[in-house]
Amino acid sequence: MPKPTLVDVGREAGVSAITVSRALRSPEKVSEALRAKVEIAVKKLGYVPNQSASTLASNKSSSIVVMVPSISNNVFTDVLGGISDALHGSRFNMQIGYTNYDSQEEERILRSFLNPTPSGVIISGLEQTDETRQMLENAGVPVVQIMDISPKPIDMIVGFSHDQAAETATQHLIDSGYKNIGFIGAQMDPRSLKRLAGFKKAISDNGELREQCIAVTNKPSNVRLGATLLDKLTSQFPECDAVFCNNDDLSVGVLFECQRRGIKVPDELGICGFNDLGISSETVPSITSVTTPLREIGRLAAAMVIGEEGAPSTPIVDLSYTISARESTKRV
Amino acid sequence: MPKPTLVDVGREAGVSAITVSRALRSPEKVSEALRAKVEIAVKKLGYVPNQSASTLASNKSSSIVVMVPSISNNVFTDVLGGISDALHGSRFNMQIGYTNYDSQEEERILRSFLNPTPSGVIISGLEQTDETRQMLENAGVPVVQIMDISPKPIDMIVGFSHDQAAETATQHLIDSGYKNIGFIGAQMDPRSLKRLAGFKKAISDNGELREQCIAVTNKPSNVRLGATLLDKLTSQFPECDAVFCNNDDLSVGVLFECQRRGIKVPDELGICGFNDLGISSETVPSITSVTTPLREIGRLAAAMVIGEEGAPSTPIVDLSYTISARESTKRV
DNA sequence: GTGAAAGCGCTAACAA
DNA sequence: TTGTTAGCGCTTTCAC
Repeated sequence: MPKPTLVDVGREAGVSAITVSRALRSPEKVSEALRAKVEIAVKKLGYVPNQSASTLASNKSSSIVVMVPSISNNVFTDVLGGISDALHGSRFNMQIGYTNYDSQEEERILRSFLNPTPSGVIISGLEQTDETRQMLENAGVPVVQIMDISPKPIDMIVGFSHDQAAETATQHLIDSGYKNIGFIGAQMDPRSLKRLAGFKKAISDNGELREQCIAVTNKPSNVRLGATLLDKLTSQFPECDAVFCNNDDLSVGVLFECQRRGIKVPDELGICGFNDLGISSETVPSITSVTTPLREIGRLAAAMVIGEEGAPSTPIVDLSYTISARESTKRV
Repeated sequence: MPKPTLVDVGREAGVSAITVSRALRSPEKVSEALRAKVEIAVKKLGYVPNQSASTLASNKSSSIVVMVPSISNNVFTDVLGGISDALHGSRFNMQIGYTNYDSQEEERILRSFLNPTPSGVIISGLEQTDETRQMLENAGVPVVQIMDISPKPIDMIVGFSHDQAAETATQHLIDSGYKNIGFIGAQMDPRSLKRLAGFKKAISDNGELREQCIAVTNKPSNVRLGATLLDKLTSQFPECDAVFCNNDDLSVGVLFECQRRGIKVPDELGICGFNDLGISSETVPSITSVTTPLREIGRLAAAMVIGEEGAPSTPIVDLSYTISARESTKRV
């Protein structure tokens, strides 16, 4: 028995194929009676729409395009998990593009993903090229930027302020009694630079900012790099008594390096990480981190882009963050 | 200017549309001269094939379907990364299905992914339902099972032996002088059960296996669970002097719990993990683990499924594993 | 609110 | 080896 088509469903329901199509994708354009008949016929025949035919005829696909910098960074697997959750059971599927933190690559990939026109685009960060923004506007699809926040999104945006988060975290270190606070960062993408700016602001507001308190690299982040950067930091800034790390890989690496070198945490060195990826709360001592709503960002972005009920009514959603204060900054 | 179609390219090259189609997808069926002409015309017009039309006409898509148990488990993000690498630049794209460690769910998802017929299927493990195996055979697509090894794959297979890996790791603990070795496991899927079997074999071969040396749960693995299971293990098996952990989340969690309780690693307790996910080598002390070729499994599976040059010529590829011996099992 | 006709761009099957 | 013909299943457009 071949797969039933719209024509088969129409025959079963006593209507034409096009009416079935309408009943399925824009029920409000069809009378109540017909809708019911069609629904029964669909169930009876086990009809499943053919996406290719639909896409070919309309030049619109049912994909939600998701552009993220990296597959291996747990930050984005969390976000993707949230999107996946929200799309589950809907008629949309997700198509993922990995930009490797490169706007040009992002533009290239997106160009290829924009044909046929997807049902929506979720894209990380604010730093799209002019070309990319133009393509997105021309495509006329809903676009949700994620991870960051801005008063002037391309279309919609959901995220939080990295400057503020870093500033609050740094202030937490200051409030905990640390006097000489350093910054450790890897993969210095625009959001990382904002965290650095927030750090600098908090330090400047409470005294003098010295350049030697910053140790950063553009390499991808990992645990070992935390150790390496701590070495760098303590040699250029020996009086350092606390570090704010760009992310949790680094903060964990810093803690391990302290254990190796016999540096007492939190007494001799306070540590604060970023994103709170799950291990920070388990280490000994546990590490203070900035808890960010990664999964929720994904979920909301998906809801906004498909215009689901329950989606926020405003195009700008600032989800904020919380400081999870733990042992690594609890000076006695 | 509208997007060029096969007809446009054909006109430019002075041939028919179908010839262009053939020149593009099976060059060997077309004369050398024509192929060159077509190639020039394609470049000149910037022709890009329309996937939907192709899929609709042939009922075959250019997707490689990848079925994995979980999005959040780093084991699978590594594998996916390998597949993504291998597919990059080819004409194939990947379509990912998350089964949540459930064969019925796997069957359900796969059924929906098999229409239109994909170009290939990569599927985790050996434990497909009969229905699933049947569907896969009927579909007539190349199938590569991954993560495990078996003499009788559905079609092709690339992985390693979990029993042997666990047996070797346990033997390493025995050789390191540990006498009372326990097993800690979470997410006891079939591969985990094989690791447990390998553990039991090594223990039995060297003395007597006692049931109380095993502490497992079916909950998803995480760092905290390592601590919880260590508690369970040491209360039911107080003489325990080493643990083999199902995976690295748990082994890290065990180490942290030892630090909390003042248990000296490796002297009072030896620890060995599984998969070597990157943090094991960084902890203090560093943790011995079984290094498994996750990325390589992904790369090879993709190469095999698309029949790429450079793919192994045999349908069964055992990639093996290595024991990365570190401080956590180096008893003085 | 509903339907008929005309493709979307490609490939299978057959013909030359 | 190359071309012709006839759809794939759906949506668009336009008519009623």
